[in-house]
Amino acid sequence: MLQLKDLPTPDVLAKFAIRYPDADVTAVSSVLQLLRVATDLSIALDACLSKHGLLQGRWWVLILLMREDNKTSQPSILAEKAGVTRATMTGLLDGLEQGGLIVRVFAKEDRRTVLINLTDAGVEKLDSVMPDYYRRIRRCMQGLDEEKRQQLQQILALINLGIPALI
Amino acid sequence: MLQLKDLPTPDVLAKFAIRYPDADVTAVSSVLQLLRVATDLSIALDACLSKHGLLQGRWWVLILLMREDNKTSQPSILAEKAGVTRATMTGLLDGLEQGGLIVRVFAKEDRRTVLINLTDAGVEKLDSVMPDYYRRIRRCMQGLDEEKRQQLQQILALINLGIPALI
DNA sequence: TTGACTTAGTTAGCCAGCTAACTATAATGA
DNA sequence: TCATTATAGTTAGCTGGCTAACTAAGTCAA
Repeated sequence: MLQLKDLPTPDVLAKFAIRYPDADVTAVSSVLQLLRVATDLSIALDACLSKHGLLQGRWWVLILLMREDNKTSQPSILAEKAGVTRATMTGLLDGLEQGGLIVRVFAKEDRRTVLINLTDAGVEKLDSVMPDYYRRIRRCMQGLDEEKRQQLQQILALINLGIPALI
Repeated sequence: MLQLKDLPTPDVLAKFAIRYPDADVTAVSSVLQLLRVATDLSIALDACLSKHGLLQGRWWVLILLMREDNKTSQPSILAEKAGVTRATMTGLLDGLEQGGLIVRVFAKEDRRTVLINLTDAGVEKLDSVMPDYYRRIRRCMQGLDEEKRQQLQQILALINLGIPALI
C-alpha cells in the first residue's frame, strides 16, 4: 500500500511547502504516518497468516463463511463482502477448494448459483489460526488503554468522513 | 492491503470471542478500522495520481529524486528508500525513462552504477501533480485540528512500538 | 414465445509487486 | 596476483490483484 520507507523529515516537507504552497505540513505527515503504520501492521499480520499457509484473501473468505450460521454462502456475496471482484473470488475459492477447506455445491433452485460450504478441515484451519492471530493483535495493541483506543476510532472516523472530499 | 469491506459488527466479534477467548475485542476492531481507513485513503490517493497518468511506485521515485539537490540518485538507493526490491525499481525506472521523466546515465568512476536524473519533464510532471495532491490531503484532513493530529501521531507511534511484538 | 436484458460464475490476459538467478564490475586477502 | 567475495543492476518467472469478454441460466415484455 505504502512502500515508502523514507518518510519526509520536517525540513524536507518545509522545503516542498515552499515550492508547493498548498501543502499542509501536519496533514501530510499525519497521512503518511497513518499509511506507514497501517502498511507495517498489514505486512506483519500477513506474515502471521503465511506461517499457517494462508494469505489474507483466502483467510477472509474462511472468516466470512464462519460468520454464517450454516457456514455457507455464495461467490458473489463473498466477493462483495471481501471487497474483491467476482473474478478474484473465483481464484480464491479455487485455492481453498484445492486445499479442501471449502466445497462448491450447485444450487438446485437457481442453476447459475454455486453454494460455498466451509468444510470441517476449514473450521479446523481457522481454529488453529485465530487464537494465534488474536493473541498477536492483543499484544500489538496492549500499549493503548481503552481511552486511547476510543480516541483512535474517533479520529479515524473523522478522516473517513474526509475521504469522499478527496476523490 | 485490507480489501475486507464487511468489518465485523460488535456481535459478530463477540461471537468469535466466545469461540476464541484470546480475542481482545476493542483491539481487533481498532486494528481493522485502522486498516480499513488507511486502505481507502490509499486508494483515493492512487486515483488522484492516476488522473495525472502516474502510479504510486513511479511517483515516489520522482519525489525522492526531487528531494535531492542535484535531482540525481541511484537505483539501489532509490529502491531502499522507496521500500521496494532493486528488481522492482528497475521496472519503475523503465517506465519513467520511457515517459521521459528520468534518464539513466552510466557513472564514470564505478561502471557498475547507474545515475538516475530527474529530467525537466519530470519536474514539470511533479509541479502539476503535487499542488493537486496536497490540496486533496488538506481537504481530507480539515476535520482534524492540530490537537487531534498530534493525538493521532502519538497513538500511531504507540502502535508502531507494538508491531515488533507481533512478528 | 421469443428477443433483449440481467445475473452468476468463469476464463483470458494485464500489471506491479516479489524471489532467484544471472552478468558485469570492484574490492579483498592468501 | 588471482581466486574469492561483495556489489550494482537486470532478467525470468511466479503471484494475486484487476478488467473485459465470455457462457449459461433466469426474467421480462412486446
